[in-house]
Amino acid sequence: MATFPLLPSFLPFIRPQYGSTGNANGRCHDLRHSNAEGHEATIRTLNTNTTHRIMTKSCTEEPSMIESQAGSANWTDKKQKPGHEAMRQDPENDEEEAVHRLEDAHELEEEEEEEEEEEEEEEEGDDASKPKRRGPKKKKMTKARLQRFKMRRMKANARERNRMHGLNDALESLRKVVPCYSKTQKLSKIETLRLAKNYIWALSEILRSGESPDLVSFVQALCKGLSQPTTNLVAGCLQLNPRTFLPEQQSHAHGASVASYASMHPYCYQSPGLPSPPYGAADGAPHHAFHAKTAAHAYGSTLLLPPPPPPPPQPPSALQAEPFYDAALADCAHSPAASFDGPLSPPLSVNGNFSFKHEPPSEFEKTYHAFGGGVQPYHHHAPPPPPGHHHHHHPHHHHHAALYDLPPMENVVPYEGHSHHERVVHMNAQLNAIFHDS
DNA sequence: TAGGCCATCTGGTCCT
DNA sequence: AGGACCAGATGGCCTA
Repeated sequence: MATFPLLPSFLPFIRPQYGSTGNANGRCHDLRHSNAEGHEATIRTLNTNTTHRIMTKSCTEEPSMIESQAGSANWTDKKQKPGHEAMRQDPENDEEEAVHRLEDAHELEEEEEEEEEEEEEEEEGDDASKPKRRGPKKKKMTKARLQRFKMRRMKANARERNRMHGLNDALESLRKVVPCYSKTQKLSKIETLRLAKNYIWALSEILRSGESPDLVSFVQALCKGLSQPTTNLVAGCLQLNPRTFLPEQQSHAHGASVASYASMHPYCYQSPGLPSPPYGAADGAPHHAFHAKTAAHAYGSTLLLPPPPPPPPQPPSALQAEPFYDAALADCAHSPAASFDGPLSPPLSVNGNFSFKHEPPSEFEKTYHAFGGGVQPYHHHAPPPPPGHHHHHHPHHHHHAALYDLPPMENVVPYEGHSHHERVVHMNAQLNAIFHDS
């Protein structure tokens, strides 16, 4: 059985190279978020929603309020901005608008202060003929009060929007550090969280045991609790037929190491009897098969980083496939040219702060261990690349090459002779060295 | 057309 | 008082 040198060296490799449109659930985020049509649609959505709600809700707002509140969805033209950023309201404009409206409201307030008092007096007079109402006096919604209320609501809405945008940004960051990241085929929020949880668990398990699991076990761990489409997606990322790592469909692949399995199954195939999965698998996404061939077959059992593939010709209607380099490397690159917000975690964030507190094994853990028969000692070296293989060091991705094409670690001390703590510290040091290789 | 996913609005609650 | 957080509601988009 081929062994695997160091699990983290293949983890980034499992990032996708597919080019199908839509996300794991069949949606196409980028079509929806990046093009002008989607932008317009979003604007329409927002305005329609807001207007509709205001029109239908039993609130005492005046028609002018309705207009103005619907208008508060003051989307500025963000067609220049790529991606879902285009959907967002410009914070500056938003604030500006809010301030402007606040000023207006303040003026209105001052103008109508007297009017308000008069109205209240009138109210008192009316009450004389009717039974007195108990409890807190319900303030009449004057124009000024209405305006203040509206302003508060608008500001709260803006804050809430920003808050959710921040949340989405964080989620996007998370997408980038879990397997299967693609700008064009995003995991849904819930699936991202699930996959991240599984990923963290799997990695911490690797750290804890100091062993590299076989690919099947690893994928199973990653896909625990994920939807079928996402499972297919992850399988596509890993050039696996989903059938081979579904617990109830265990097959010959059980126990194979990551490397050996990849060499055994250079092509992503689809069993004839298996319904074609909606997304991600070979039948539906030829990119996967292509990728599987180039990655696993051409590079054999070493799972070395293939050279950046030329951009495949795409029909105009199709979304551009997200090249592996663009998706995974450019965003995670240490290259200063890489554009991402803030320092992005390395593909594997190993900072020694993992909690190794062991709870009773969950179903998830049981499954993980159940299929972990083929784990390989952590310190094993990668087998040499196949004859004729030339490792390409792309100039722009020099730093990352080290992530995938690990040099033999001459100074690696076998883990058997170390305590768990020592192993963890040692592993962290190695990983840090790998990730910060320059 | 149903269901999944999403963005947004909204009112309530808690905290500073 | 104002902001953060939350959950419910709503309606659009997309795919099967």
